[in-house]
Amino acid sequence: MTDTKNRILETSLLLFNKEGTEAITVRHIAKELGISHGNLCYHFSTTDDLVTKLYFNLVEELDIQINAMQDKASVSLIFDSGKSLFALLYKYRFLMLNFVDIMRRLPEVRKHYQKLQDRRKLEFKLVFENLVEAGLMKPEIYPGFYEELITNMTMLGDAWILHAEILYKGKEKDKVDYYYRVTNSLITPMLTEKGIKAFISKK
Amino acid sequence: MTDTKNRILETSLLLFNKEGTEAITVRHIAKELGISHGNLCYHFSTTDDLVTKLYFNLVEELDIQINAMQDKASVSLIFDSGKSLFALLYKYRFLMLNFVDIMRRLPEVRKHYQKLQDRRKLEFKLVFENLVEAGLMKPEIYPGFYEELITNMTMLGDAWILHAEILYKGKEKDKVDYYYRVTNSLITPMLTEKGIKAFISKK
DNA sequence: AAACTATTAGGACAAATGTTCTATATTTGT
DNA sequence: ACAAATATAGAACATTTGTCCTAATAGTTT
Repeated sequence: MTDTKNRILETSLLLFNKEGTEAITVRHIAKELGISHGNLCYHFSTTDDLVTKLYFNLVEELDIQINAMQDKASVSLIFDSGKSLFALLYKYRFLMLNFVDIMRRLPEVRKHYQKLQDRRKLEFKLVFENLVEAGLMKPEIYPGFYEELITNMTMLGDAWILHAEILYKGKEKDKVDYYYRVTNSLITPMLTEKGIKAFISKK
Repeated sequence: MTDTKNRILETSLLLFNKEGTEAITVRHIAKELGISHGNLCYHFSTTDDLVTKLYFNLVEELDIQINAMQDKASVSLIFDSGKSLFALLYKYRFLMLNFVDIMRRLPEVRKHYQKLQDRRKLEFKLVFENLVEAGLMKPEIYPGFYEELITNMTMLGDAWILHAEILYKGKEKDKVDYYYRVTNSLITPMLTEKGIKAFISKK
């Protein structure tokens, strides 16, 4: 990967996050970088190419972090790792801010994302089962409850970024932590005494 | 309001929901309606005007439904009314599907939405306090827990529409009910025995 | 050094879009 | 019935955008 390619991707990420994919064209990015739009199109012919590339960059970074997580596998470290996943999503927040437009325009990205979410759901299910067995989480209130909880968590896992963009009132530097704490409160009612101690100790 | 104005709004809603505000222009809407784009611009000069008008139409319809709710105020009827609020949001789903773009482009809409959410939060707080007093909900697990739960609920109140657009796998006719049920499971762990009976009887 | 490849700048052009305008047609009030 | 307001069609124009093309430059290989 040449230096120019990387600089294009960096600047694209910056501009997409700030103004959204719909507002940014190859000419904007080229101007911001101080290169010709012809040159930019030589590397990435459309903004869709850039979006796709950035999406798969995120996926790659996510994979690295998640693999690092699985080595640890202790409750306390799940908490910290979750926070860094949130930070990573925030780094690529334009993907969520323009979520539907991107998914509608780019079938390749959409299909990958759909599969990713299916996998995420299964992983969550396993984690929850383990936590229940370990006596850290209570059993389901009714059959299918944890399935629903997981759906809510995956929805919130993306939605907090939209909320943060339009409604967040605190300081920028506290943003990611704030939403991580808030969305985590989804699980709190389902923790046992033992579970509360194991998690809360980390906060 | 003339008939043409209404027909324009209807068709705009249809097209916005189907293809998103970014993809639709005044010319598309005019063509779909079989009128000239010049005529359409006579009534609404830009698509932003249409989006703004449709947003405030939603707000108006929401107000009517919420006022109707407050007359009743029983637990069982809150449940049904909530479902029709979900259906109403779904009717205007493009507002959520293109949420960030719209909020960034239209300061008038953004400011109104921000105030609306603040109000929604306060109302939820009151409802929860009443439910705790009535012995239907448990007291907070820790100070600020219900505040966090409410934030999660307001996030999900909008986010389910995005999820539904990209990841929902069931039948179209069950969609709204499905998400209403799933997002409601956020409250279930915090209901008392009495509360469960009061709510579940309605499902 | 010469030939070749990769990179860069910038022009050209068609298509789409927002916006404004002009000229008819239609409706309404009196 | 007729004047005034309202509604409609369609042309016109500047901008923006994607896309393609050409020519020049830098870098690499042999």
